[in-house]
Amino acid sequence: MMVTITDVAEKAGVSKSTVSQYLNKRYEYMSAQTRQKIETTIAELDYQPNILARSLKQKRTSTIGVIVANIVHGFSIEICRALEDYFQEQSMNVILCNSDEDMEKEKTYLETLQAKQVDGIILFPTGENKSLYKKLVKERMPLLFLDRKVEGVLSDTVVVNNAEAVFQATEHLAEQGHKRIAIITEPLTISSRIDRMEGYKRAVRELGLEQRQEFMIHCEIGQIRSKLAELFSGTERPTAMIAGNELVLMEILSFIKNNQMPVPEELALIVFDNISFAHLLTPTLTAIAQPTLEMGRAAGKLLMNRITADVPTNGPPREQVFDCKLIIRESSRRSTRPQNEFWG
Amino acid sequence: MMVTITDVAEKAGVSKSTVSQYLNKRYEYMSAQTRQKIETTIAELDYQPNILARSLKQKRTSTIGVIVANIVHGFSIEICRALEDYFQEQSMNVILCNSDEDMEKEKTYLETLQAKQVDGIILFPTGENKSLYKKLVKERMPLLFLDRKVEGVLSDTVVVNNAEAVFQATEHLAEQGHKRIAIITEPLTISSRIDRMEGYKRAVRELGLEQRQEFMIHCEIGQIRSKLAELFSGTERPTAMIAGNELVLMEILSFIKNNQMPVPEELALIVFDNISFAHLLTPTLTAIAQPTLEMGRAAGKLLMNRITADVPTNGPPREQVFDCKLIIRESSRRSTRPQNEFWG
DNA sequence: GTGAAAGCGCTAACAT
DNA sequence: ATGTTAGCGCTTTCAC
Repeated sequence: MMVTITDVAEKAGVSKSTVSQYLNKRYEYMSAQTRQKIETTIAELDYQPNILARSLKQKRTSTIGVIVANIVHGFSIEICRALEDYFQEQSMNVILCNSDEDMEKEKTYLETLQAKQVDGIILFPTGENKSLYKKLVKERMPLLFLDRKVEGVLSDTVVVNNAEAVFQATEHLAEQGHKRIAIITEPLTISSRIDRMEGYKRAVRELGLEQRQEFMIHCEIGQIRSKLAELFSGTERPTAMIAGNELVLMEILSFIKNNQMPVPEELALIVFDNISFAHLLTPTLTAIAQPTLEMGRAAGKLLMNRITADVPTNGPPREQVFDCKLIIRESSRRSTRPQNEFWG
Repeated sequence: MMVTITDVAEKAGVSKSTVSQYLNKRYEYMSAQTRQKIETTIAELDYQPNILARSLKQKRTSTIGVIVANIVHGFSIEICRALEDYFQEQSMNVILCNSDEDMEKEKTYLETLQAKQVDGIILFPTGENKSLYKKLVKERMPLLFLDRKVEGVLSDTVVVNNAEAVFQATEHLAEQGHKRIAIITEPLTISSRIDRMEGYKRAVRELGLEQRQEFMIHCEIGQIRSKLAELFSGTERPTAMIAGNELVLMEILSFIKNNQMPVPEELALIVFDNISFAHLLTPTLTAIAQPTLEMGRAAGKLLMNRITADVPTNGPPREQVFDCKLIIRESSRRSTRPQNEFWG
């Protein structure tokens, strides 16, 4: 059935230890002759070492766990792809998990990953399992938070400057003459959403924009349509809007389409996140792009530092903050829009 | 450091085997008293079994490998999500790999996954490592092909009826009065692309459409633009077009936008794949939707059958074929288009 | 240079 | 009902 190191040793007429040395490329401990002998025997038997057994002994699995909120979102995917690329280069594999922002699922995954002895974990934290995060850190599990910060947990973190990015987006809208700007996000349960809202608030304050409670919407995706209907039924309508992420955008676009609102004439629009089709919409869509590939790589590197102990596992937490890039397209420009009434 | 089953046994004053029985919920082999004792001891010590050690012994890792072409594509993501959901229910974890259609990467991943003793593998095959696929099957590794068939490998397969789906799409275009229909796919290296092209050819034949070599484009993504330029520079232009997948679509949309071609008046368009924003484009986009969630679940189930040996590992291969659904929207309709020159 | 032996943490007969 | 024992396949001292 399965061919083991013992089979190789016997057939090559050497001991298990020598074969093991060979496998670990410690050729200095053997004659060129035995080395040759082992090599051919391995080929003949088509032997492949059992990594499980090795891992048990070495206490390293060359596997890391990645827990995202929901991989179906563009941002998560790009991050996952970057992480997978990076870890492949490092000869590490990635176990992928979707928490769906559910603290129970997150807990189960974290515990399973630990039990499976992964070498490290990258997490889009729900923020609701703080004591578990702390426990993991205490037990020296390399742990890195992505996209969101969690107060009080001494763990590495990679985030973007959410507040600043939204501030700039709002400022851009203000420069286009808008005074009545709305923002919509999912519930303010995680740091990135809170920070985006804060960036908006600061912009409203500092740029002297119209300050209204109704312009700050934070609710579940399913409620967005009705909130929008309400917002636009009144007389105090916003003239511009920021979508807090891709999901929120989809709802807003539906609303706009259903109500035939001219963009940007009646409503200017900016979305937070790299939307793959932003440049194909009519009008094209202004977006706040997160540097997902760089973030993924950075996260991978920080985690690897801890795993290889280049940076002590119990060292102080490191936080890496990336800047976003505002990609200005037609949906936020005051300028007259082109004559195209079709894609083009 | 790490707390083991031995620690629990000692502290609880029982033997390792009893603790092991407890862990495996074989409570009939112990008194309520010892059971209680073990339970509290485990809690006190915050003991967690080392799954690695268990796996080594049991020869099951509760982990499966999924190798997709590129997770960044909508189709792959949805499949991955469905797979992850299904396997979570089965208490299995998923190692995710991106092959980028590169046979070397695919080979490395397949070998690593086998060495890591995964319980099964789901693969979007490049088709170029046939002997390796065969070897895996021979060595009783549960292996399932997704999205593409591979001739001559006795392995379970989940695909859609690509030919039929494209036939129907072409037929729909013909019904709208089109005689000159083009199709663009990536290179015809995998079965799904070949089958889509075949469906087109059959439709052209059977429905008496104009048969021209220039209308059947299959090339790398990077070449699509120039191919399109060529196609539309001539006098024999198509009046309708089918995009072989999401990536192809993006190129076509760019071309259409750059050249301000009215859709569907000058060019009707249908895309193969569930495009998340199809209903938000102007005009809305007709699409051939694959039942990704069902496919993912089906694939998961077929693989689990083999893993649990409900179906013998050496049994005959099973092929599950799903039907696609043509979702007709504005981009393929002859009817006069609505007056909207914005999203709406 | 090479091999013997111990052990990673767990499970699973087999005794008792 | 509980304990003893023998591994799973590999790595790693430590002798020779």
